[in-house]
Amino acid sequence: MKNRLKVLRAERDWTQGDLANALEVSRQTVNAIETGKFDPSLPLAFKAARLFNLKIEDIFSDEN
Amino acid sequence: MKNRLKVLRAERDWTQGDLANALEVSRQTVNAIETGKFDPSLPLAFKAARLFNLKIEDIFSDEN
DNA sequence: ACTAAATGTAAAATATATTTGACATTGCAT
DNA sequence: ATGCAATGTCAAATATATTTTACATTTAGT
Repeated sequence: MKNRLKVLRAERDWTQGDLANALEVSRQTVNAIETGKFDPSLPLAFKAARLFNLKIEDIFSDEN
Repeated sequence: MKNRLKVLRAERDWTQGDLANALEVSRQTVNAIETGKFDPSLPLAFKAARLFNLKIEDIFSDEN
């Protein structure tokens, strides 16, 4: 699962901690998702989409 | 998390087992998701969206 | 009413996501 | 070169999703 979180953060000048805060998850969770260690849950993906005013598919993409 | 799986199945005259097959998960997983027992993983949501040619948000919706 | 298929449900086992706390590394400003 | 913030990472604990097996209930056809 690829994702554009790092870019979306950069556009807003947010740290991983800032994003974690906005998503109400731990900084490690944001880091692990950004670095591809695991996929976010669907609720978390929804939360991110709402936060950035984007569709889930515009943030995350299934390879394959 | 609400979802339209039951309707999408009905439109195609698919059983829960048929859908489970198409999604490569167990019938119980489909049942549990349809009846709101838990949320699908993000990869599974992607798979369903691909299967029905819909956006994830057109199948699943976060209440709140 | 009988039968078979579809659906709902439950418990135990496994897999995956998330948290917390902690520490190492990188990058940048001074 | 030092110091500090941001990032990467790890291990243990907890939460949640998924599988398997099994059985009960509902639905539809005959």
